[in-house]
Amino acid sequence: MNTEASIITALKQKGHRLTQARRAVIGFILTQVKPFSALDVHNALSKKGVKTDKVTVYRELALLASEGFLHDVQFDDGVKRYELAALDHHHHLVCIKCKKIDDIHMEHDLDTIEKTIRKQKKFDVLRHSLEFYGLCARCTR
Amino acid sequence: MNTEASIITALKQKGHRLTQARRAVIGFILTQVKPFSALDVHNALSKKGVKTDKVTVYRELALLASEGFLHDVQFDDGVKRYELAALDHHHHLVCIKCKKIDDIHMEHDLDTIEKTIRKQKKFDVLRHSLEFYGLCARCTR
DNA sequence: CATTTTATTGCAAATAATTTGCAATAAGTA
DNA sequence: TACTTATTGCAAATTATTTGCAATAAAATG
Repeated sequence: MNTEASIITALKQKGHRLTQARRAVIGFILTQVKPFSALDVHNALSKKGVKTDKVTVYRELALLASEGFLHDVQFDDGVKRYELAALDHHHHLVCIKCKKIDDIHMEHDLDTIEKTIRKQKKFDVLRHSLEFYGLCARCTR
Repeated sequence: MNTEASIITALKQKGHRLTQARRAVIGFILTQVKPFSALDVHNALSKKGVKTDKVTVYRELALLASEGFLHDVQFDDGVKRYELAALDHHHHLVCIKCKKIDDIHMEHDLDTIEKTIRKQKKFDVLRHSLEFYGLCARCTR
């Protein structure tokens, strides 16, 4: 499990510095359990009174992703989103109406499928993305 | 199975006209078995000597999708792509190196999963997207 | 603690994909 | 053939994201 301290330590070992913006971004993302975009982060920080440029947030998230603390998540709106890498591997239920995101776990099924793909297709699966789009319980009513 | 004629007939019944651009786009997409973007289509038409504006292609694909002849496909590069709706339902193997797209079929597994989601989460799954990212046989070597 | 090094920031500007406004055009109809 | 209006093309606007670069501020060094 990643803490603010452990992430900062890891970054420092790679020669990265602990800046105001970086601390703010790391602090924020650690509270998130749902995917977020750079603009989401920037808005959240703005509301908290933390002033940083959008560009800084974009760069910060890219760094955190490249260092393995964040994973990419892509829904069908073309916006780049991230999610804490420390979260359990899971997939998403995306409500097309209220945009709410729920998670769903199902390691087993996909592991089996990936093995099949490796064998039958000689395709080396490194990761996958699986999203279900539909209506959440509330929006169905 | 959709033919150029059947699509055109269906569109006409909705009050849409058969234009040069429309015929060209429909003709092209019917030959495609892999996902394509608006710019892909525009390039292909340009090479064939069919002159149309990119905007026209964007609008045409949006129309064809809204009329159900195309489905959205989203990879993790943020580009909007489409695929013939008439193709068998399948998923994609995306080589992160050479960008080649291969298909994989596995209705059964996901049907089961969707049923579970409906029951356990009360989430009405309308569609899903599943992509595997990795290295294709050629790029592994 | 002052000084130096350089990672990082912020701003402006560039990209890139896509969308929108609108007048000109052309497909289908009377 | 004339008319109605869906469609086109061009310019311009949008949106998300990236890049260049000089100014700034962490961290290291003396």
